[in-house]
Amino acid sequence: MVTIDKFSRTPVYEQIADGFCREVLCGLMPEGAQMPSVRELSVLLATNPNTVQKAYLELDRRGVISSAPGVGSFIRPGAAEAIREGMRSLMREITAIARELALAGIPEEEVQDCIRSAYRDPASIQTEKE
Amino acid sequence: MVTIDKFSRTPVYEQIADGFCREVLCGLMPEGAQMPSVRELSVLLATNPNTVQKAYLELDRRGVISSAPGVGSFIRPGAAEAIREGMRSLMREITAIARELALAGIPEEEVQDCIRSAYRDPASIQTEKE
DNA sequence: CAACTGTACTATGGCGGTTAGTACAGTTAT
DNA sequence: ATAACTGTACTAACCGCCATAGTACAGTTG
Repeated sequence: MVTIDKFSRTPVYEQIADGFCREVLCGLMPEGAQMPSVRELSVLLATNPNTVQKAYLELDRRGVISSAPGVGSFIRPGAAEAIREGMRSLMREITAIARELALAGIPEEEVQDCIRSAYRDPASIQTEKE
Repeated sequence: MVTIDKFSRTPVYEQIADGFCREVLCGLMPEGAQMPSVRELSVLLATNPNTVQKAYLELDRRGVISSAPGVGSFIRPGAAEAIREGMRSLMREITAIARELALAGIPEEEVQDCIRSAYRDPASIQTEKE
């Protein structure tokens, strides 16, 4: 299930969107699967319908879901591909941070180890990108 | 020189603090070097004295500078070491992002290449952690 | 028709960042 | 001592983003 960290600096609506992206990538939400309704999810997450709607809008913008009034919101065909494409920006982030670490004199091997450990144990639950 | 990206999501005062940390690591600001005065820097960066002061407070908190009324602010002995120590949090960031990429099915090799390229070309100027 | 769906809109409150202005205290040079 | 600098503290105001609340409308489904 998608969970919300009330104390995270990343907005709730982004946490929701990111959470569903993760579920799509895991196969928990296959193409064509129906999303919970805006109102329903807002109850489940103990948040506001508007916040959920904003999350869905974000997912739509990312090409992950498409919605229709009266019908519902569904995982788009090719959603996983679209998400993967969006992940490229994360690679740019990683590169930027690595440059900082390089400048700071942190040995490259240590940073590579971070990557290795992340890939060795990708299932572990983390606290979002702080 | 420290530069400000007005459109970045990272606060100006953090950009200033990060910028000086970078200069310390580069050797542009050696131990004992005097920082520009709060008012002077606020003019140079076309920002507010309060914002600069907040940046200096942050640098003090990080153990990078120490200030004295009437005298000025100076790079602390061991500043570079303190900065390097603080960099550990960036490694946690990298690990978290790498986990996302792992989950997304991005090949580990591609991410490792990001790190490698960052270390091969650490001098290139980037736009901060977006 | 009733019950659901997404969507739109306004209003409100809170928080953080920034700007603005003023003021005070300590140091340094003249 | 005076003037000109230094850091520091404080209040007030503004803005933008996020979240909440409530209402309303339109489309679909049973």
